[in-house]
Amino acid sequence: MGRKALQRSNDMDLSLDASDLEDLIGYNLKRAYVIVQIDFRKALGQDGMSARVFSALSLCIRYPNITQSELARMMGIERSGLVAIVDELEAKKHLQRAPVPGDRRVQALVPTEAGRAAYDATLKAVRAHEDRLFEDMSAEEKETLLALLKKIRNREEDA
Amino acid sequence: MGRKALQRSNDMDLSLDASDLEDLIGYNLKRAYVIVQIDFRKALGQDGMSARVFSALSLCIRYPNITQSELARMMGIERSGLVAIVDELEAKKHLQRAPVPGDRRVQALVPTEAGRAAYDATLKAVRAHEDRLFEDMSAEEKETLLALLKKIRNREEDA
DNA sequence: TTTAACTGTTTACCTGTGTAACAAAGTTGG
DNA sequence: CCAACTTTGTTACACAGGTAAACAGTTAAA
Repeated sequence: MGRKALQRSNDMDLSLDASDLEDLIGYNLKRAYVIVQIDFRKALGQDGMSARVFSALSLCIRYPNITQSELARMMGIERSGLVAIVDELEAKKHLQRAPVPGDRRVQALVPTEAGRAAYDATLKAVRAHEDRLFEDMSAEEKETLLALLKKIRNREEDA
Repeated sequence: MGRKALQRSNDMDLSLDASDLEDLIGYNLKRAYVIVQIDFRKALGQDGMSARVFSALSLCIRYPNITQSELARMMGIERSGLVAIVDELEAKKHLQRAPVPGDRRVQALVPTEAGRAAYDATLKAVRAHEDRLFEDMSAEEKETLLALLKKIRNREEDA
């Protein structure tokens, strides 16, 4: 270490480093999110899927023939933002924009076999990444965390 | 509502909408983070501080005379990224870059009185925003959530 | 003294997002 | 049937937040 670790000046109070930020859920949520997101990228490697592409592919497989508008709504982003994501997945032959008989505006998103295979492999890698990153948390702790995060997510409906 | 809610085709399995994503901590973390971040902005208004500026100011007040490198390290961002943040705070007269006697490279960040006042007001607004957004969580739940998020944050040290 | 390291800064870039406009297609009310 | 509205996918653009690389000035180490 190069310098004085912190140089907190004379008026260092005794409250053991407590910053206001440390008590804020939003601050801790962001810091935790950044750590997980960086590890996700590192785990999936240089040419792995981004988290959002992975999510999109996952939902396309879970709900085949979903439309882009529906998918965007599910992912909580704008339709316009989805275009690039679907473009990327289509370019990699992971899915296909297929015309829908009844409605010529929409294009159903149908995953290819290669898409399903790529998804399975990626899901495995993602689960390994989470298992490793959260190895110091018990199964119960992870369950609790998931439940609490979902509780926050429930606030989305009421705009 | 306009259309079929979801158009999940014939092969709708009975697992009650469970998507792989819903079990992933990373996915839930991101969705929750986005909700909180949007509410933060809305709560602080058009010309309120961004979260990162608020964090920077908070740490400058908690650790007066901190340097930019130290602050960047604390915030988990690069030095270069901090320049704009400090520029903004200095432009608003919330803090000052002050020369340090022993080392002509560094500039100590010292909050002004106006900066402290603005911070107090903003902190109050931020706490109100969190109280309202998390009103359906008990104090114990919030404590648990904070503890679990900090547990994730602890993984940052080991790069 | 030469070499290495650190600080703040600029610049260029990338990712993920939103907003606004648009044409094409569908829907609805008279 | 027609006019008015709505929806879909798409583009163009802007912006926030962040990284990486280079730089000059300064300090520390060999």
